[in-house]
Amino acid sequence: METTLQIEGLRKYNFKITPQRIRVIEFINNYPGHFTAEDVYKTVVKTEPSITVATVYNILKVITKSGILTSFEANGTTWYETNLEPHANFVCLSCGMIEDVAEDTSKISDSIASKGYTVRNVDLIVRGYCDKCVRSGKAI
Amino acid sequence: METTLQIEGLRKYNFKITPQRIRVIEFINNYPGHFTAEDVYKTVVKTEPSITVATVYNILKVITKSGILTSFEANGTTWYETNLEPHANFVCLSCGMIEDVAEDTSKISDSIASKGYTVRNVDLIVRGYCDKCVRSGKAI
DNA sequence: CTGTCTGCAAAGGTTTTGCAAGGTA
DNA sequence: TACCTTGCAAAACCTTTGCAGACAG
Repeated sequence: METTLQIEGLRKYNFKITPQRIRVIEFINNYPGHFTAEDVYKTVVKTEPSITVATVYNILKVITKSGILTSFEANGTTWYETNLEPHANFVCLSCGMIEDVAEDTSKISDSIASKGYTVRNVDLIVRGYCDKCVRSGKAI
Repeated sequence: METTLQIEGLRKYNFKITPQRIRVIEFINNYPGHFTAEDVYKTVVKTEPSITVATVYNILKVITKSGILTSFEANGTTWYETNLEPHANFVCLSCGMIEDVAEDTSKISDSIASKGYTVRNVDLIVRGYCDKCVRSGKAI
């Protein structure tokens, strides 16, 4: 992943490049799936011991605005991901697992924009039961 | 709205019919849009003064399972609604307003189910800026 | 009767706040 | 230098928990 490009993304909004922001962007570039603010904090604090959760929350907000990340809410918390392509997020109602599922949402986005809405992003959250929970009888 | 039918819905799961549950169902039947647990509590406590928020949370979970309501998360809280038809929920990034937008999600549901997922429900959450915020320059 | 539900009070988890000090551009 | 960002600590929210007593079926 191109850290430099992402840092440029911050500059567009006049967001300053701080060591903390760089550490968070590095975390993001190395993280494959869905993560929370706490996940970021736990990792970044190892190399940047003075960082606080408040700063992590701040940074995640800023870089989401810069278009580096996208976010959605599920299971009582905000999840971030780097997959900016239109897709669905499947959330297991039993174990809480979240995974990407291919599904083109661009038509939905266009359709809603054509009704006069200013659309910034489309979250398609599909809730149900994952294979593992279905097979172990945890799907109710 | 047919309160009696909804009460029957509870029985299917062997959920008991309590005065508190009836009051909450009555609230739901009179409420047109999207509401939170706190909205329910504030209203129901007027006619059922001993009810607590814990009970309201419990009841909302139970009746959502009974299929009377559907829910999704946005703006840091859980929103409930009685509109069980597939549709999108538009959330304004500036003022937080939430409104239904017609959009058929049943094909998405089928598409994801055909990939082997056990789908229970599809939340289509579209985030952007509402007319009012666009016109007043609050869309960033 | 029996298992479920409620009220209560406390705790848990997530996110935000205000302010002074520090750092970036 | 001027403004933005951070660290800190506390508070604000939202939701869940455990338990004893009450109640529906």
